[in-house]
Amino acid sequence: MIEKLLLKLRARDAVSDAEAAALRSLIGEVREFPARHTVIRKGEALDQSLLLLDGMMCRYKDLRNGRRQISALHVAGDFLDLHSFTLKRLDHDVMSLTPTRVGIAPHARLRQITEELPHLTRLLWFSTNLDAAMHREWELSLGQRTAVARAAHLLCELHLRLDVVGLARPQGFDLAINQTELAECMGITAVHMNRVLKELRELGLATVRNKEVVIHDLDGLKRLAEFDPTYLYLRQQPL
Amino acid sequence: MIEKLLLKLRARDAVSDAEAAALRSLIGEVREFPARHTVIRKGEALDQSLLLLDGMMCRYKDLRNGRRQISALHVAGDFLDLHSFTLKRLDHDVMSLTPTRVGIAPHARLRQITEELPHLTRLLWFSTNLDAAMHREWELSLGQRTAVARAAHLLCELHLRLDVVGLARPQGFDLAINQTELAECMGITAVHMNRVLKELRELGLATVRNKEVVIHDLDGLKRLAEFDPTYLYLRQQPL
DNA sequence: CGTTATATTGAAGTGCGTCAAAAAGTGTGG
DNA sequence: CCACACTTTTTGACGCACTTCAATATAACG
Repeated sequence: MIEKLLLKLRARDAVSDAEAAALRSLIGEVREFPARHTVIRKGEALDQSLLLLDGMMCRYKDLRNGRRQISALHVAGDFLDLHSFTLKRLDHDVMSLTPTRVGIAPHARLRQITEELPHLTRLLWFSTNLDAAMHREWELSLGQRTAVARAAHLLCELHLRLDVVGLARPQGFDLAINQTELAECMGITAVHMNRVLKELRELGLATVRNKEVVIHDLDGLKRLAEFDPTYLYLRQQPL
Repeated sequence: MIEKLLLKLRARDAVSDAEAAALRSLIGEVREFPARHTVIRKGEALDQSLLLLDGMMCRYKDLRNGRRQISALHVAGDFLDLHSFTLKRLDHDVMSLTPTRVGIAPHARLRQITEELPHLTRLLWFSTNLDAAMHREWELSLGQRTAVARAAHLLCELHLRLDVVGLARPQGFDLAINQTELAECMGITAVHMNRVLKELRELGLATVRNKEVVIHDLDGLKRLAEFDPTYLYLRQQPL
Protein backbone atom coordinates (compact mmCIF):
# COMPACT_ATOMS: atom_id res chain seq x y z
CA MET A 1 0.00 0.00 0.00
CA ILE A 2 2.75 2.46 0.89
CA GLU A 3 5.21 0.97 -1.60
CA LYS A 4 5.22 4.08 -3.81
CA LEU A 5 5.73 6.33 -0.81
CA LEU A 6 8.70 4.18 0.18
CA LEU A 7 10.11 4.36 -3.34
CA LYS A 8 9.79 8.13 -3.20
CA LEU A 9 11.41 8.48 0.23
CA ARG A 10 14.15 5.95 -0.41
CA ALA A 11 15.15 7.83 -3.54
CA ARG A 12 16.12 10.58 -1.09
CA ASP A 13 17.21 8.95 2.16
CA ALA A 14 17.37 5.62 3.95
CA VAL A 15 14.17 4.40 5.57
CA SER A 16 14.64 1.74 8.25
CA ASP A 17 12.32 -1.21 8.62
CA ALA A 18 10.95 0.26 11.84
CA GLU A 19 10.21 3.50 10.06
CA ALA A 20 8.57 1.70 7.18
CA ALA A 21 6.42 -0.14 9.69
CA ALA A 22 5.45 3.13 11.35
CA LEU A 23 4.44 4.51 7.96
CA ARG A 24 2.46 1.38 7.24
CA SER A 25 0.56 1.68 10.49
CA LEU A 26 0.07 5.38 9.85
CA ILE A 27 -2.50 4.72 7.17
CA GLY A 28 -5.86 3.75 8.56
CA GLU A 29 -8.68 3.82 6.10
CA VAL A 30 -8.39 3.84 2.30
CA ARG A 31 -10.87 5.81 0.21
CA GLU A 32 -11.61 6.14 -3.48
CA PHE A 33 -12.69 9.17 -5.45
CA PRO A 34 -13.88 9.63 -9.00
CA ALA A 35 -12.15 12.05 -11.36
CA ARG A 36 -12.68 15.75 -10.72
CA HIS A 37 -13.85 15.39 -7.19
CA THR A 38 -12.96 18.04 -4.61
CA VAL A 39 -11.30 16.13 -1.82
CA ILE A 40 -10.37 18.99 0.49
CA ARG A 41 -11.86 22.43 0.52
CA LYS A 42 -9.90 25.54 1.44
CA GLY A 43 -10.34 26.53 5.06
CA GLU A 44 -11.96 23.41 6.49
CA ALA A 45 -10.54 22.08 9.74
CA LEU A 46 -8.41 18.99 9.15
CA ASP A 47 -7.30 16.25 11.52
CA GLN A 48 -5.84 13.91 8.92
CA SER A 49 -3.53 14.00 5.92
CA LEU A 50 -4.00 12.10 2.68
CA LEU A 51 -1.49 9.88 0.93
CA LEU A 52 -2.15 9.42 -2.76
CA LEU A 53 -2.02 5.72 -3.59
CA ASP A 54 -3.24 5.76 -7.17
CA GLY A 55 -4.19 8.30 -9.78
CA MET A 56 -3.44 11.98 -10.03
CA MET A 57 -4.56 14.93 -7.94
CA CYS A 58 -3.92 18.66 -7.95
CA ARG A 59 -4.01 21.59 -5.59
CA TYR A 60 -5.35 24.90 -6.84
CA LYS A 61 -6.41 28.43 -6.01
CA ASP A 62 -8.74 30.59 -8.01
CA LEU A 63 -9.70 34.21 -8.55
CA ARG A 64 -13.16 35.76 -8.72
CA ASN A 65 -13.01 35.99 -12.52
CA GLY A 66 -12.96 32.19 -12.60
CA ARG A 67 -9.30 31.88 -13.55
CA ARG A 68 -7.67 29.04 -11.69
CA GLN A 69 -4.05 28.29 -10.91
CA ILE A 70 -2.98 24.75 -10.20
CA SER A 71 -0.12 25.12 -7.73
CA ALA A 72 0.90 21.47 -7.60
CA LEU A 73 0.33 18.16 -9.34
CA HIS A 74 0.50 14.98 -7.32
CA VAL A 75 1.25 11.43 -8.35
CA ALA A 76 1.04 8.13 -6.47
CA GLY A 77 3.31 8.13 -3.45
CA ASP A 78 2.84 11.83 -2.73
CA PHE A 79 1.20 13.16 0.39
CA LEU A 80 -1.45 15.60 -0.79
CA ASP A 81 -1.57 17.67 2.33
CA LEU A 82 1.08 16.59 4.77
CA HIS A 83 1.43 20.31 5.44
CA SER A 84 -2.07 20.30 6.93
CA PHE A 85 -0.52 18.48 9.89
CA THR A 86 1.06 21.74 11.02
CA LEU A 87 -1.26 24.18 9.25
CA LYS A 88 -4.55 22.64 10.49
CA ARG A 89 -6.42 23.98 7.46
CA LEU A 90 -5.44 24.60 3.88
CA ASP A 91 -5.18 27.79 1.88
CA HIS A 92 -6.21 25.96 -1.29
CA ASP A 93 -8.49 23.22 -2.61
CA VAL A 94 -7.39 19.69 -3.42
CA MET A 95 -9.06 17.89 -6.32
CA SER A 96 -8.72 14.58 -8.10
CA LEU A 97 -7.88 14.77 -11.79
CA THR A 98 -8.35 11.05 -12.44
CA PRO A 99 -10.07 8.34 -10.42
CA THR A 100 -7.93 7.97 -7.31
CA ARG A 101 -7.29 5.97 -4.18
CA VAL A 102 -5.98 7.69 -1.06
CA GLY A 103 -4.80 6.44 2.31
CA ILE A 104 -5.80 8.40 5.38
CA ALA A 105 -3.14 9.38 7.92
CA PRO A 106 -4.64 10.72 11.16
CA HIS A 107 -2.77 13.72 12.56
CA ALA A 108 -2.78 12.04 15.96
CA ARG A 109 -0.55 9.29 14.59
CA LEU A 110 1.67 11.77 12.81
CA ARG A 111 2.04 13.58 16.08
CA GLN A 112 3.10 10.33 17.69
CA ILE A 113 5.76 10.00 15.05
CA THR A 114 7.09 13.47 15.86
CA GLU A 115 7.32 12.42 19.52
CA GLU A 116 8.95 9.06 18.96
CA LEU A 117 10.72 8.93 15.62
CA PRO A 118 12.82 12.04 15.00
CA HIS A 119 14.52 10.75 11.86
CA LEU A 120 11.23 9.81 10.27
CA THR A 121 9.87 13.17 11.35
CA ARG A 122 12.71 14.86 9.51
CA LEU A 123 11.95 12.72 6.46
CA LEU A 124 8.33 13.81 6.48
CA TRP A 125 9.40 17.38 7.01
CA PHE A 126 11.75 16.94 4.06
CA SER A 127 8.83 15.76 1.99
CA THR A 128 6.90 19.01 2.59
CA ASN A 129 10.08 20.92 1.79
CA LEU A 130 10.28 19.03 -1.47
CA ASP A 131 6.81 20.30 -2.31
CA ALA A 132 8.03 23.81 -1.61
CA ALA A 133 11.03 23.26 -3.90
CA MET A 134 8.65 22.29 -6.68
CA HIS A 135 6.57 25.39 -5.99
CA ARG A 136 9.71 27.47 -6.44
CA GLU A 137 10.54 25.83 -9.73
CA TRP A 138 6.99 26.51 -10.89
CA GLU A 139 7.37 30.13 -9.84
CA LEU A 140 10.42 30.28 -12.10
CA SER A 141 8.44 28.71 -14.92
CA LEU A 142 5.44 30.97 -14.46
CA GLY A 143 7.48 34.11 -14.08
CA GLN A 144 10.28 33.65 -16.58
CA ARG A 145 9.93 30.73 -18.96
CA THR A 146 8.02 31.02 -22.22
CA ALA A 147 4.90 28.90 -22.49
CA VAL A 148 6.66 26.28 -24.63
CA ALA A 149 9.60 26.00 -22.25
CA ARG A 150 7.17 25.82 -19.35
CA ALA A 151 5.34 22.94 -20.99
CA ALA A 152 8.60 21.15 -21.78
CA HIS A 153 9.68 21.62 -18.19
CA LEU A 154 6.49 20.17 -16.78
CA LEU A 155 6.85 17.10 -18.99
CA CYS A 156 10.44 16.59 -17.80
CA GLU A 157 9.39 16.96 -14.17
CA LEU A 158 6.50 14.52 -14.45
CA HIS A 159 8.60 12.04 -16.35
CA LEU A 160 11.20 11.99 -13.61
CA ARG A 161 8.75 12.00 -10.70
CA LEU A 162 6.76 9.16 -12.22
CA ASP A 163 9.95 7.25 -12.92
CA VAL A 164 10.89 7.42 -9.23
CA VAL A 165 7.73 5.53 -8.33
CA GLY A 166 7.96 3.17 -11.27
CA LEU A 167 5.25 4.72 -13.39
CA ALA A 168 7.24 6.08 -16.33
CA ARG A 169 8.42 4.44 -19.52
CA PRO A 170 11.72 5.54 -21.09
CA GLN A 171 9.77 7.11 -23.93
CA GLY A 172 6.81 8.53 -22.06
CA PHE A 173 4.12 8.09 -19.42
CA ASP A 174 0.38 8.02 -18.91
CA LEU A 175 -1.21 11.39 -18.27
CA ALA A 176 -4.96 11.35 -18.05
CA ILE A 177 -5.59 15.07 -17.77
CA ASN A 178 -6.92 17.40 -20.42
CA GLN A 179 -5.45 20.50 -22.00
CA THR A 180 -7.55 22.85 -19.89
CA GLU A 181 -6.04 21.42 -16.72
CA LEU A 182 -2.55 21.48 -18.19
CA ALA A 183 -3.14 25.12 -19.07
CA GLU A 184 -4.15 25.81 -15.47
CA CYS A 185 -0.77 24.50 -14.34
CA MET A 186 1.02 26.79 -16.72
CA GLY A 187 -0.85 30.02 -16.26
CA ILE A 188 -2.05 30.15 -19.86
CA THR A 189 -5.40 29.62 -21.60
CA ALA A 190 -6.52 26.27 -22.94
CA VAL A 191 -6.41 27.65 -26.49
CA HIS A 192 -2.81 28.67 -26.13
CA MET A 193 -1.96 25.39 -24.41
CA ASN A 194 -3.17 23.64 -27.53
CA ARG A 195 -0.88 25.72 -29.72
CA VAL A 196 2.05 25.08 -27.39
CA LEU A 197 1.50 21.32 -27.55
CA LYS A 198 1.32 21.58 -31.31
CA GLU A 199 4.68 23.31 -31.29
CA LEU A 200 6.26 20.63 -29.09
CA ARG A 201 4.93 18.08 -31.57
CA GLU A 202 6.24 19.97 -34.59
CA LEU A 203 9.62 20.43 -32.94
CA GLY A 204 9.78 16.64 -32.69
CA LEU A 205 10.09 16.76 -28.90
CA ALA A 206 6.92 15.23 -27.50
CA THR A 207 3.36 14.34 -28.33
CA VAL A 208 0.75 14.90 -25.64
CA ARG A 209 -2.21 12.76 -26.57
CA ASN A 210 -5.44 12.01 -24.99
CA LYS A 211 -4.24 10.07 -22.01
CA GLU A 212 -0.59 9.61 -22.79
CA VAL A 213 2.61 11.55 -23.26
CA VAL A 214 5.05 10.23 -25.84
CA ILE A 215 8.53 11.69 -25.58
CA HIS A 216 10.40 11.72 -28.86
CA ASP A 217 13.50 13.59 -27.74
CA LEU A 218 14.07 13.81 -24.01
CA ASP A 219 17.36 15.65 -24.30
CA GLY A 220 15.78 18.20 -26.59
CA LEU A 221 12.93 18.70 -24.13
CA LYS A 222 15.39 19.19 -21.27
CA ARG A 223 17.42 21.65 -23.28
CA LEU A 224 14.38 23.69 -24.25
CA ALA A 225 13.13 23.68 -20.66
CA GLU A 226 16.55 24.24 -19.09
CA PHE A 227 15.56 21.33 -16.91
CA ASP A 228 17.86 20.88 -13.93
CA PRO A 229 16.55 18.12 -11.63
CA THR A 230 18.50 19.41 -8.62
CA TYR A 231 15.30 20.79 -7.13
CA LEU A 232 13.84 17.28 -6.89
CA TYR A 233 16.60 16.32 -4.45
CA LEU A 234 17.23 12.80 -5.68
CA ARG A 235 20.21 10.98 -4.21
CA GLN A 236 21.28 9.71 -7.57
CA GLN A 237 19.30 10.73 -10.60
CA PRO A 238 17.35 7.77 -11.99
CA LEU A 239 16.82 7.38 -15.75
CA MET B 1 17.85 39.01 19.28
CA ILE B 2 15.13 36.52 18.41
CA GLU B 3 12.32 38.91 19.38
CA LYS B 4 11.02 39.23 15.83
CA LEU B 5 11.08 35.47 15.35
CA LEU B 6 9.04 35.15 18.55
CA LEU B 7 6.58 37.78 17.34
CA LYS B 8 6.21 35.86 14.11
CA LEU B 9 5.73 32.47 15.76
CA ARG B 10 3.45 33.74 18.51
CA ALA B 11 1.18 35.28 15.90
CA ARG B 12 0.54 31.65 14.92
CA ASP B 13 0.85 29.51 18.04
CA ALA B 14 1.88 29.60 21.68
CA VAL B 15 5.61 29.45 22.39
CA SER B 16 6.53 28.40 25.91
CA ASP B 17 9.38 30.00 27.84
CA ALA B 18 11.38 26.79 27.53
CA GLU B 19 10.90 26.81 23.78
CA ALA B 20 11.84 30.48 23.57
CA ALA B 21 14.99 29.66 25.52
CA ALA B 22 15.80 26.80 23.14
CA LEU B 23 15.41 29.19 20.22
CA ARG B 24 17.61 31.73 21.93
CA SER B 25 20.36 29.18 22.45
CA LEU B 26 19.90 27.98 18.89
CA ILE B 27 21.56 31.07 17.50
CA GLY B 28 25.31 31.00 17.82
CA GLU B 29 27.14 33.58 15.82
CA VAL B 30 25.66 36.73 14.29
CA ARG B 31 26.91 37.99 10.95
CA GLU B 32 26.37 41.09 8.87
CA PHE B 33 26.16 41.48 5.11
CA PRO B 34 26.07 44.49 2.83
CA ALA B 35 23.25 44.95 0.33
CA ARG B 36 23.27 42.67 -2.70
CA HIS B 37 25.53 40.07 -1.27
CA THR B 38 25.02 36.41 -2.14
CA VAL B 39 24.73 34.69 1.20
CA ILE B 40 24.06 31.13 0.05
CA ARG B 41 24.81 29.67 -3.32
CA LYS B 42 22.69 26.99 -4.96
CA GLY B 43 24.06 23.54 -4.38
CA GLU B 44 26.62 24.17 -1.66
CA ALA B 45 26.56 21.79 1.31
CA LEU B 46 24.99 23.43 4.35
CA ASP B 47 25.22 22.59 8.03
CA GLN B 48 23.48 25.66 9.38
CA SER B 49 20.38 27.73 8.77
CA LEU B 50 20.13 31.49 8.85
CA LEU B 51 17.68 33.61 10.79
CA LEU B 52 17.20 37.08 9.39
CA LEU B 53 17.51 39.59 12.22
CA ASP B 54 17.49 42.84 10.29
CA GLY B 55 17.06 43.97 6.73
CA MET B 56 15.60 42.21 3.72
CA MET B 57 16.74 39.19 1.75
CA CYS B 58 15.44 37.23 -1.19
CA ARG B 59 15.72 33.80 -2.71
CA TYR B 60 15.95 33.47 -6.46
CA LYS B 61 16.53 31.21 -9.45
CA ASP B 62 17.63 32.26 -12.87
CA LEU B 63 17.69 31.13 -16.48
CA ARG B 64 20.55 31.15 -18.97
CA ASN B 65 19.15 34.22 -20.73
CA GLY B 66 19.78 36.15 -17.52
CA ARG B 67 16.14 36.44 -16.50
CA ARG B 68 15.79 35.94 -12.80
CA GLN B 69 12.80 34.99 -10.68
CA ILE B 70 12.72 35.94 -7.03
CA SER B 71 10.77 33.14 -5.38
CA ALA B 72 10.55 34.64 -1.91
CA LEU B 73 11.16 37.86 -0.02
CA HIS B 74 12.23 37.70 3.59
CA VAL B 75 11.89 40.18 6.41
CA ALA B 76 13.29 40.27 9.94
CA GLY B 77 12.15 37.27 11.95
CA ASP B 78 12.11 34.93 8.94
CA PHE B 79 14.37 31.94 8.62
CA LEU B 80 16.01 32.23 5.21
CA ASP B 81 16.71 28.57 4.75
CA LEU B 82 15.24 26.55 7.55
CA HIS B 83 14.40 24.09 4.79
CA SER B 84 18.14 23.48 4.30
CA PHE B 85 17.99 21.59 7.60
CA THR B 86 16.26 18.72 5.82
CA LEU B 87 17.40 19.44 2.27
CA LYS B 88 21.16 19.77 3.05
CA ARG B 89 21.69 22.00 0.03
CA LEU B 90 19.50 24.56 -1.71
CA ASP B 91 18.01 24.62 -5.18
CA HIS B 92 18.33 28.41 -5.30
CA ASP B 93 20.52 31.31 -4.26
CA VAL B 94 19.92 33.54 -1.25
CA MET B 95 20.89 37.21 -1.48
CA SER B 96 20.64 40.29 0.68
CA LEU B 97 18.64 43.17 -0.78
CA THR B 98 19.58 45.62 1.94
CA PRO B 99 22.33 45.60 4.56
CA THR B 100 21.39 42.74 6.86
CA ARG B 101 22.16 40.96 10.10
CA VAL B 102 21.61 37.23 10.38
CA GLY B 103 21.82 34.76 13.24
CA ILE B 104 23.36 31.38 12.56
CA ALA B 105 21.51 28.25 13.64
CA PRO B 106 23.67 25.12 13.41
CA HIS B 107 21.82 22.10 12.06
CA ALA B 108 23.22 20.05 14.93
CA ARG B 109 21.23 22.15 17.38
CA LEU B 110 18.15 22.01 15.21
CA ARG B 111 18.50 18.29 15.19
CA GLN B 112 18.65 18.31 18.97
CA ILE B 113 15.39 20.22 18.98
CA THR B 114 13.76 17.57 16.82
CA GLU B 115 14.91 14.95 19.31
CA GLU B 116 13.85 16.76 22.44
CA LEU B 117 11.16 19.33 21.72
CA PRO B 118 8.43 17.93 19.49
CA HIS B 119 6.10 20.90 19.77
CA LEU B 120 8.83 23.35 18.86
CA THR B 121 9.81 21.01 16.04
CA ARG B 122 6.26 21.21 14.71
CA LEU B 123 6.40 24.99 14.98
CA LEU B 124 9.58 25.12 12.93
CA TRP B 125 8.07 22.69 10.48
CA PHE B 126 5.04 24.98 10.34
CA SER B 127 7.31 27.85 9.53
CA THR B 128 8.68 26.11 6.43
CA ASN B 129 5.11 25.23 5.46
CA LEU B 130 4.24 28.90 5.75
CA ASP B 131 6.97 29.63 3.21
CA ALA B 132 5.39 27.07 0.92
CA ALA B 133 1.98 28.72 1.35
CA MET B 134 3.50 32.01 0.24
CA HIS B 135 5.06 30.27 -2.75
CA ARG B 136 1.59 29.02 -3.72
CA GLU B 137 0.08 32.47 -3.45
CA TRP B 138 2.88 33.79 -5.64
CA GLU B 139 2.20 31.04 -8.14
CA LEU B 140 -1.40 32.29 -8.26
CA SER B 141 -0.14 35.83 -8.77
CA LEU B 142 2.37 34.89 -11.44
CA GLY B 143 -0.02 32.64 -13.30
CA GLN B 144 -3.33 34.44 -13.08
CA ARG B 145 -3.18 37.97 -11.73
CA THR B 146 -2.52 40.96 -13.98
CA ALA B 147 0.70 42.82 -13.27
CA VAL B 148 -1.14 45.61 -11.40
CA ALA B 149 -3.05 43.17 -9.20
CA ARG B 150 0.16 41.27 -8.61
CA ALA B 151 1.89 44.43 -7.43
CA ALA B 152 -1.05 45.35 -5.22
CA HIS B 153 -0.99 41.88 -3.75
CA LEU B 154 2.69 42.02 -2.92
CA LEU B 155 2.23 45.33 -1.15
CA CYS B 156 -0.63 43.90 0.92
CA GLU B 157 1.42 40.86 1.82
CA LEU B 158 4.49 42.83 2.85
CA HIS B 159 2.40 45.29 4.82
CA LEU B 160 0.85 42.49 6.85
CA ARG B 161 4.06 40.47 7.31
CA LEU B 162 5.97 43.54 8.43
CA ASP B 163 3.15 44.49 10.77
CA VAL B 164 3.41 41.11 12.49
CA VAL B 165 7.00 41.87 13.47
CA GLY B 166 6.28 45.50 14.31
CA LEU B 167 7.85 47.02 11.22
CA ALA B 168 4.80 48.47 9.46
CA ARG B 169 2.98 51.75 9.86
CA PRO B 170 -0.79 51.94 9.31
CA GLN B 171 -0.19 53.91 6.14
CA GLY B 172 2.91 52.19 4.80
CA PHE B 173 6.31 50.69 5.45
CA ASP B 174 9.97 50.99 4.53
CA LEU B 175 11.01 49.07 1.44
CA ALA B 176 14.57 49.62 0.38
CA ILE B 177 14.56 47.64 -2.85
CA ASN B 178 14.51 48.97 -6.37
CA GLN B 179 12.06 48.51 -9.21
CA THR B 180 14.24 45.94 -10.98
CA GLU B 181 14.11 43.69 -7.94
CA LEU B 182 10.39 44.25 -7.52
CA ALA B 183 9.97 43.30 -11.16
CA GLU B 184 11.91 40.10 -10.53
CA CYS B 185 9.38 39.16 -7.87
CA MET B 186 6.51 39.70 -10.26
CA GLY B 187 7.80 38.07 -13.39
CA ILE B 188 7.76 41.28 -15.43
CA THR B 189 10.39 43.64 -16.78
CA ALA B 190 11.66 46.64 -14.86
CA VAL B 191 10.16 48.94 -17.48
CA HIS B 192 6.73 47.47 -17.05
CA MET B 193 7.12 47.49 -13.27
CA ASN B 194 7.60 51.20 -13.49
CA ARG B 195 4.37 51.59 -15.45
CA VAL B 196 2.51 49.39 -13.01
CA LEU B 197 3.67 51.48 -10.07
CA LYS B 198 2.61 54.57 -11.94
CA GLU B 199 -0.84 53.10 -12.33
CA LEU B 200 -1.10 52.24 -8.63
CA ARG B 201 -0.18 55.85 -7.93
CA GLU B 202 -2.71 57.24 -10.39
CA LEU B 203 -5.42 54.96 -9.01
CA GLY B 204 -4.78 56.60 -5.64
CA LEU B 205 -3.88 53.27 -4.05
CA ALA B 206 -0.20 53.46 -3.15
CA THR B 207 3.03 55.27 -3.88
CA VAL B 208 6.20 53.19 -4.06
CA ARG B 209 9.05 55.59 -3.57
CA ASN B 210 12.71 55.22 -3.28
CA LYS B 211 12.91 53.45 0.02
CA GLU B 212 9.35 53.66 1.24
CA VAL B 213 5.84 52.50 0.40
CA VAL B 214 3.00 54.89 1.20
CA ILE B 215 -0.42 53.27 1.18
CA HIS B 216 -3.20 55.69 0.34
CA ASP B 217 -6.09 53.23 0.21
CA LEU B 218 -5.46 49.85 1.79
CA ASP B 219 -8.99 48.57 1.15
CA GLY B 220 -8.71 49.54 -2.48
CA LEU B 221 -5.39 47.75 -2.76
CA LYS B 222 -6.84 44.62 -1.19
CA ARG B 223 -9.84 44.72 -3.49
CA LEU B 224 -7.69 45.10 -6.59
CA ALA B 225 -5.38 42.29 -5.45
CA GLU B 226 -8.19 40.04 -4.17
CA PHE B 227 -6.01 39.83 -1.09
CA ASP B 228 -7.12 37.10 1.29
CA PRO B 229 -4.65 36.77 4.18
CA THR B 230 -5.75 33.22 5.00
CA TYR B 231 -2.56 31.88 3.45
CA LEU B 232 -0.46 33.69 6.05
CA TYR B 233 -2.06 31.57 8.77
CA LEU B 234 -2.37 34.24 11.44
CA ARG B 235 -4.34 33.31 14.54
CA GLN B 236 -6.18 36.58 14.51
CA GLN B 237 -5.48 39.00 11.73
CA PRO B 238 -3.57 42.02 13.05
CA LEU B 239 -4.17 45.51 11.64
C1' DC C 1 29.94 68.21 -8.27
C1' DG C 2 30.74 64.89 -11.28
C1' DT C 3 29.65 59.93 -11.65
C1' DT C 4 26.88 56.07 -11.43
C1' DA C 5 22.55 53.85 -10.19
C1' DT C 6 17.68 54.24 -10.62
C1' DA C 7 13.43 55.89 -12.41
C1' DT C 8 10.68 57.46 -16.26
C1' DT C 9 8.79 57.88 -20.83
C1' DG C 10 8.00 56.81 -26.00
C1' DA C 11 7.42 53.89 -29.96
C1' DA C 12 7.19 49.62 -32.01
C1' DG C 13 7.02 44.52 -31.68
C1' DT C 14 5.27 39.96 -29.91
C1' DG C 15 3.38 36.32 -27.04
C1' DC C 16 -0.57 35.17 -25.38
C1' DG C 17 -5.70 36.15 -24.69
C1' DT C 18 -10.38 36.40 -26.47
C1' DC C 19 -14.14 35.15 -29.21
C1' DA C 20 -16.12 32.06 -32.20
C1' DA C 21 -16.64 28.05 -34.80
C1' DA C 22 -15.50 23.53 -36.53
C1' DA C 23 -13.52 18.93 -36.04
C1' DA C 24 -12.48 14.95 -33.56
C1' DG C 25 -12.99 11.93 -29.84
C1' DT C 26 -15.81 9.53 -25.98
C1' DG C 27 -19.58 7.47 -23.74
C1' DT C 28 -24.37 5.88 -23.46
C1' DG C 29 -28.50 3.81 -24.66
C1' DG C 30 -31.18 1.63 -28.06
C1' DC D 1 -23.39 -1.36 -34.30
C1' DC D 2 -25.20 2.96 -34.77
C1' DA D 3 -27.20 7.40 -33.07
C1' DC D 4 -26.85 11.13 -30.24
C1' DA D 5 -25.09 14.13 -26.73
C1' DC D 6 -21.23 15.79 -24.68
C1' DT D 7 -16.42 16.72 -23.94
C1' DT D 8 -12.09 17.82 -25.76
C1' DT D 9 -9.12 19.35 -29.32
C1' DT D 10 -8.05 22.28 -33.07
C1' DT D 11 -7.95 26.37 -35.94
C1' DG D 12 -8.66 31.43 -37.44
C1' DA D 13 -8.95 36.36 -36.79
C1' DC D 14 -8.19 40.03 -33.96
C1' DG D 15 -6.95 42.58 -29.62
C1' DC D 16 -4.25 43.67 -25.62
C1' DA D 17 -0.76 43.18 -21.90
C1' DC D 18 3.67 43.12 -21.61
C1' DT D 19 8.44 43.29 -23.89
C1' DT D 20 12.15 45.47 -26.25
C1' DC D 21 15.02 49.07 -27.48
C1' DA D 22 16.41 53.53 -26.78
C1' DA D 23 16.67 57.93 -24.81
C1' DT D 24 16.12 61.20 -21.04
C1' DA D 25 15.38 62.62 -16.36
C1' DT D 26 16.13 62.22 -11.50
C1' DA D 27 18.14 60.73 -7.42
C1' DA D 28 22.14 58.87 -4.71
C1' DC D 29 26.79 59.21 -3.43
C1' DG D 30 31.66 59.70 -2.76
